[in-house]
Amino acid sequence: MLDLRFIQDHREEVIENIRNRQVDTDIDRVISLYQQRNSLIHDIEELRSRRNENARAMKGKMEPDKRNRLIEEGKQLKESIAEQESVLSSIETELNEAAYTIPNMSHPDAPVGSEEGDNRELRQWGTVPSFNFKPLDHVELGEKHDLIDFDTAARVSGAKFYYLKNEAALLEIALTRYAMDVLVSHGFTPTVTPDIAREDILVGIGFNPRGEESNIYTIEDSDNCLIGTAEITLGGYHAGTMLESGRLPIRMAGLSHCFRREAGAAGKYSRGLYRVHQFTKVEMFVYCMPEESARIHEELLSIEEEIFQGLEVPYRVVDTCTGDLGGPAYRKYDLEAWMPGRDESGNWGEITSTSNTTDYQARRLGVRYKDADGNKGYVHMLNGTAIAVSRAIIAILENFQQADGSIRIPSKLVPYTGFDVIGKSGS
RNA sequence: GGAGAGAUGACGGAGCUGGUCGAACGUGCCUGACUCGAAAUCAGGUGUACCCUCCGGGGUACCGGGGGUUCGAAUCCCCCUCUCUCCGCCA
Repeated sequence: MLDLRFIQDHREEVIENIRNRQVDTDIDRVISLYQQRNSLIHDIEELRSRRNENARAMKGKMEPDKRNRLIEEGKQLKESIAEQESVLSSIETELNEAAYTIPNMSHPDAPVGSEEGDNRELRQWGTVPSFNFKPLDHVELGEKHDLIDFDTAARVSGAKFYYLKNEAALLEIALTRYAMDVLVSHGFTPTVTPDIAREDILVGIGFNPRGEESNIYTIEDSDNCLIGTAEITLGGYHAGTMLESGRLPIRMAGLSHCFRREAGAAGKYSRGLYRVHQFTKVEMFVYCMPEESARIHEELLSIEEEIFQGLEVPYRVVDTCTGDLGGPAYRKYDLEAWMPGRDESGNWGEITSTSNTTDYQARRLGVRYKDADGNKGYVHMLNGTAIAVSRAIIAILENFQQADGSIRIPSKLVPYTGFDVIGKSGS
């Protein structure tokens, strides 16, 4: 969430940002609730001060008359405090909910726009393959080589689940280990995170665990959710703590499963592995000092590029427009891989995403820093995808299919897979 | 899953027959004295957040979290979470 005083003092800027982000929210209500809250707190503190004074006055021995008078006064104070407190608590609930709908501010260079077409392409890498045969999409390739089984998964688990089999199963393991090795070489701490997190952590990160439009599975009779990304468990790792600035930046590489409800997400781009209920992902997460976050954001992007260059997958880099940023991101870059099976003759499809959330998540999660001079503030938090396995598999299968129907494995990955081709010699 | 014990400041650890408790004592840390310097010793200081301020200071909250009892709660009651020990089960 944004700092409430910032919202109050920078009303015009926040309003413009909300407009750029295509969010429908009432900032004046937030400001008014904030001011009501502050004045109530002031009144309550004054009443409490009088209550404490009253209690102190009653410590020693005294005549029953005087004592009874003080007790009477104390009772009245207690009553009015309770009254005011209940008003305060309902105002704070409203304020919290209202403030939550205000998105982070946006980087001045982020393209202003409302839909995917307004995203700005920064550059392309690699060569989009041209085939002298009719390329198959990953669903067909998966079936042909007995790699992916959607039908059985549908019976056992439901739609949009899948079994990875044979080389595809090994490919998942190879991809995660490959990504981990790259991250370790960049100073990240390899981490396997829980796949479940508490609701308040989800909310702190900026996810909405409840409601119709939620993409999150919640666990019945608990305040637990299946995580949609390790961003949740990595960002929650230091929730409610004060980090010495000397320890920053903290870089974590988290391996987890990701679960997404994807309710109502059917459509042409939901075929196959592209949009599924469960997938495996290696996520980068960084806690840093505010002045470092812009630089580290570029660093995360370059690591994502390194990973996909190593995989020889052609991609383009996109600077996400304001309307597509989501609540917490100040700026967001996506890598879109070339997917030959997409649309009639191939198209770009998102494979990674890296966000600088500045202090937006840190404020609600209570992650602060203290520097050598004792100055304190909220850390900046960043996240980025190293490998989302299901989508990486799409890119590999579709880009590296060959005229004989086999699929080449990029050489950097071969040490991890143990094979350099899928489906050679008519298998 | 069953039985029990516990959660206090940077750490250890009192308090827990309700008021003198933001909290003893010890360690650590900071400042000063002693010293050529250090160690040891001695003296003083040392939490966080928010609010007000005539900038001297003043107020409120915080003893795992939430609720209750009371004029007054770290202290009493209830619920939750977590940790530890024992038993059961299991990878």
